[in-house]
Parts: sequence; C-alpha cells; structure tokens
Amino acid sequence: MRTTLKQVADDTGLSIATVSRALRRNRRRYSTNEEKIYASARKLGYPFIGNLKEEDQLTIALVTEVHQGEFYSSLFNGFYNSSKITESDVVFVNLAKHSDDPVQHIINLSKKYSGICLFLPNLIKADYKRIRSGVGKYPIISLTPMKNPTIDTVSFDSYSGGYMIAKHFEEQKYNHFGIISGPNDAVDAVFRKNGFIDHINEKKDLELVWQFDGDFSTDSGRKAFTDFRNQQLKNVAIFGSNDHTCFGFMKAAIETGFKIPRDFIIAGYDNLSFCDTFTPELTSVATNFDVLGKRAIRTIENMVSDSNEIMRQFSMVPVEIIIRTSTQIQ
Amino acid sequence: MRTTLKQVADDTGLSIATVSRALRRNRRRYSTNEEKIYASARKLGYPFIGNLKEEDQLTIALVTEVHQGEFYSSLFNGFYNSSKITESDVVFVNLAKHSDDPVQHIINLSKKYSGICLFLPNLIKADYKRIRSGVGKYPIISLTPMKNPTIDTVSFDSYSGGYMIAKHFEEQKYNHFGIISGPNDAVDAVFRKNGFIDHINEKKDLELVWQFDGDFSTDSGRKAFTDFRNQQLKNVAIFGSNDHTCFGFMKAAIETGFKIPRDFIIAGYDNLSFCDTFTPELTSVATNFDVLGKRAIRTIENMVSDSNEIMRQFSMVPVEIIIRTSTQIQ
DNA sequence: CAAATTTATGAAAAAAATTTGCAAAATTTA
DNA sequence: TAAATTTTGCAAATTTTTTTCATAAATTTG
Repeated sequence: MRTTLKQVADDTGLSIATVSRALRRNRRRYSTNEEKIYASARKLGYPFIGNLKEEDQLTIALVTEVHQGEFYSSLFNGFYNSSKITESDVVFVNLAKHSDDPVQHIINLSKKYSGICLFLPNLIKADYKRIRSGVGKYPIISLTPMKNPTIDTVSFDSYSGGYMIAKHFEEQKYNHFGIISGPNDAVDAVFRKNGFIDHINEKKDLELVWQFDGDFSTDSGRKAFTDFRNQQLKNVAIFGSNDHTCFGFMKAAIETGFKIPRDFIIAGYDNLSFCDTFTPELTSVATNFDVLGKRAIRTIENMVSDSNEIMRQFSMVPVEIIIRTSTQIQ
Repeated sequence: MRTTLKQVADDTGLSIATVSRALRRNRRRYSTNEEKIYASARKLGYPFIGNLKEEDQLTIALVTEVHQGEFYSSLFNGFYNSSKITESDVVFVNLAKHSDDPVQHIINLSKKYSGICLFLPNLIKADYKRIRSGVGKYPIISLTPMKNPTIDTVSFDSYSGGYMIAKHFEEQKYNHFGIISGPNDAVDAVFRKNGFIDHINEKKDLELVWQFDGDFSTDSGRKAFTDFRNQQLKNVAIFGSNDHTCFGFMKAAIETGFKIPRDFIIAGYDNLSFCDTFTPELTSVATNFDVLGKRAIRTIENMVSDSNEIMRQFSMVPVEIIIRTSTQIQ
C-alpha cells in the first residue's frame, strides 16, 4: 500500500541501499542512476522526497473549477496576494478532473491540507451536507453564498451591492427601474437582484418597469436591449447583473443611435477593468478579491487554532459602488 | 529531519501506536483525538497521509507568479483543459512566496514533480543557466520566449503575429505604418515588434512613419495618442503591441473626434474578449491557450519517456489574426 | 441497572523499513 | 596503466512502524 524503498529499488534494479543514499543526499547529482531513482520514486509516490513544507505553515487549498475570464484570475490573484501577507500557503486545486465523485475527492483533500476553501457554484445543498458529515470538525469554508449554508461561508455582500445600485439610481432622480437578471441557479446573481428589488419596494415612488432574464453573457445583454427597445420605455435606470451583460446592452444601444446616459442610465457589477475603457465608462459594483482572500484565509486560520469552538458563520465582504459616466447625467 | 510517528505522538501527547492506527485506518472517524492527530500530522508534514496520487500519472507543475488580468486565467484555463485531455495532472505553483531564492526553489520542485513548465518573464539568462545545471536532465520547459534559450521553450509565435498584422495592413492598401511598442524587457513584445517591422522592411513601398514606446497599459495607449495627434499624421495603420494599449489609444482618439477606421486603422494583440465589445471592434492576434497548454504538456510527456534523447527545441504555437472593423475601411 | 460488547489506549514485542560500515566493482583522473 | 575517486551491493545496525496484549472507558443489550 505505502511506497517503500524496496519498491523503488526493484523498479530501478538497484539495491535498497543505493536508493536510500540517493534520496537522502542533500544535493542531487544527476548521474543516470540518480535520475532513474528520482523518476521512479516520483512515479511510485515515494513520500520522503521534495518535502518543501515550512514548519508551522498551514497549507490551504482553494478548490475550484477553472474557467476563463477576468473573474477567475482576480480570485486567484486575491488569494495569492493574501497568502503573501498571512502565514499560510495557498494551493490551487482543480476539481473537475476527478469528477466521478467530487464530494469524495474533497473529503480526501481534507487529509492533505490544513483547510479548504470551496468555490464551486455547481454544488447543491445535499453535496454540502455530505461534505460536512464527511470532514467532521475540519476547517472548511465556501465562497459561494447559499440560502441556508451547511458550511461556513465567506462571500461578497452581493445583496448590498444590488441595494446600493438602486439607491444610487434614486439619488440620480430616477424612479423607473429595469433589471437584466443573471442565471437563476447562481445564488450570487439572485442576491444582487433581491437587493436591487428590495430597495425599490421599500420606497413608494420607485417602480420596477422592466425585467429581462439574462445569463451573464455579453450576448444576453444584446438580446436584452432588443427587448428593451420594443417596450419603448423612457427614463429608465437599468441594472445589469454583471458588467459583460451591460457591455452587450450598451453596444447594441449605441449602434441603434441611443446615447448613454442621455436616453437611459445603466450600472453593472464586477468592476472589470473595461468599465473604464468603454465609452461611456460604466458605473459598477467593485468586489475586492484581496479582501475576500484575506478574510477567507483568516477564517480558516481561526478555525485551525480554535478547533473546539465551532460556529456557523456567514461572513460578508463589503462591496463598493464605483460611479462613472454611465449613470451621471450632465 | 524527516517526520516520524514519534514526533506526531509527542506533539499530540498520544502514544505512537495510537497515532499509527489513526493514520493507517482506511476511514476517518472524527473523534477529538483523531482530529488532533490529523492536524498535527499535517502541521509537521507527516508523509503518508492523503496520498491521492494515481499510478502512472505524471504531475506537471506550472510555475508562475500570479497576476491580475484575463491573460493569467487564460493560461491557467488552457493548461487545465489540456490536463483533462492528457494523462497528466497539472498543479499550479506560485513562485513569489519563496522569492529569497526562486531558482533554488525551482530546483527543489524538480524532486517533487515529474516535469515543470516555467512562466516567469522576469527570470534572466543566468537564472535559466542555473536552473538547467541544477536540474540536470530533467523535463523542464519555459513558456517565455528567449533569444538563445538555455532550456526548451514552447511559446506563441509572436514574431509571426507581428508579421501577419503588417501584411494585413498592406493588403488594406496602407503603406504608412505606426507602432506602439511594449516594454523592451518583455522578449515577447520585442518579437511582436520585430515581426511587424521586418515585414515593412521587406517591401520597398512600405514605411514606418511613427513609433511610440508603450508599456502594455491602457494609459500608455492614451499617451501614445497624444503623441500621434501632435505628429499630424494621416492614413497610418497602427499596430498596438497589445489590446489594452489599443483600447486606450482608441478611446482617446474617439473622444477627440477621430473616427476609426476612417482616420486610421489599428490592430492589437491578445484577442481579449473585449475586442468584440469595443466600438469599433478591434482586429487582434488570437493566441490559443488550449493549444499552448497541450503542446507544453505533450513536450514534457515526451521528455519523460525519452529521457536519454535530449534536444534543444524551440516550439512555436501558431497564432491567428482575427480581422474586425477597426481595420476594415467600408 | 448490570452484564456483555465494543472501542480506545499504552506498553512492549514483532515486523518492516531505513541507514551505515565495509569491501568489491566501476569509473575517472593523473 | 596505475592511483584515486566514486558507486554499488551485502549484511549488520538502527530506526520506524505495526501488531499483540492487557486494561480502562464507553456503549449497547437484556
């Protein structure tokens, strides 16, 4: 079951003593046999090689499925920056490769790492329950907001983000609001929407006059515009659930002869770098991934040190609205 | 030096026998003591826990410093997708954390992983030489193009990318060319520029009439435009060394009343998703990171199997020009 | 509630794995 | 070609891990 020197010796055709000496030497020598020994030891998984671990340093795994886009590199970057500040080391783990039973794989990872941060929006409630019962009192958190979280959660305060956008629209003297929502199975998108709508409902004179079901893509923004134009609405303040959707919407609008913010105002979510590049510059909700990363790592570190004190916590990382020309009437 | 059960036993206050039983059990039980044992074993780096390695699977480390931007997530994504197709497993390793001696750290990583892909544009030639002599006949490649590579290189064919842009400009009947170059220490940027300029020099009737030293940033694009406008040049085809620079340039131009492609044509490099979103849509050189990732992994796999046959190779991944409205006169 | 069963634990014995001393073989250097 | 150096295998010495056994604590059963 576990790999021993004997196995490596048999595999390379050398004696146990030779293998032992080669692997235990402080400096490698790169003779043919030593190459062979190292290659075999790696292949068979001999454990006492390349142990780069520093004493007292926690290794925290950020478990995701990698996808394209600025979002993922921001997430990695945020964790990476935080790992430089904190004592802990962060390792990025791709899940999908072992996707026959991702939950079991996460449970196995708990043997290897000091703590786990999950960013897996596709997991369902039952999966989280299995993970919790599988890992026991182990430091694990999710970065995906949930309705009734089974495991501790650190995530952006998406609800407040939506709320702040609505408030900003109100301050700009608009009272007819529209929304392009994100995918319904993305809880994050639902929170953004709820925050926006709740602020509208709180105020008597505000009204949601238009709604379009988007999917976060640029293309769904274009489709949203077609729908919007057909409705012939005037003086509407539009919240696109993410920046990409807004870009698609605005591009279609400008091509049709609309002027922003003259004909409508619009705000997005994510504060991508292109918000500054687009004309008009897009008002957006900024999420600070450095703060998210640091908060997540600190939460895990606290869990490791007070392992007996376990409390269900839902930690919100505040977001910030960056006001640009797309919502500012001259 | 190496961690033994005794150390874990001393650390937890339990007997060696208990620790042995806990770690060797096939299923975890999550009693208080077992939690304690696992936590201690992880902390001290005891090796026989959580060994998830599959037989005969290579583990290849992609060593980078993570930075923000679509580029890095494309790189990760490309490798991640390739790891799904190939037999190998890819692990992402951040370098900068151990930055007191990055070269030594890379050499240590060679003990742990079957092969290494370096993406470290900041390393200098002497570093690569030290790495090569440090790791011996070990499968290692760089993804950063170099003038005289010491280690094998797999990278995008940046030179051809620049060349193709110039050719495209010529086909669009332009003969006055301009370039916003990237940082001079980025070899990649220099290759893009050389390809562009070499095509100009090959043809008698083509001329480079304007040049600006940029740094890949959006802001340097804006500054480039100020310079460009002061020169009062007409009918120029401009190559911005990356998309961000072009966006800055175009935005400044449009704000000043220029129309693209009426007043000048412009093409970028990287084919960011925002090329489609910007108005006008930006012609750009597309780099396929899935192909890069697959090529890099295959190269490592070949090096592992034919470890005796070592040849200095410089593998070029072709790039593609995506023509959009920014270079198409109606 | 008491007896039976299961589980957890440490000490010590047994087994397994690793390291080291030594001499022979192979390789390099002079 | 001889001397020096390095590599290697065997076997002994040492270290590490597992198993056995006895005991105590916890849990289940009658």
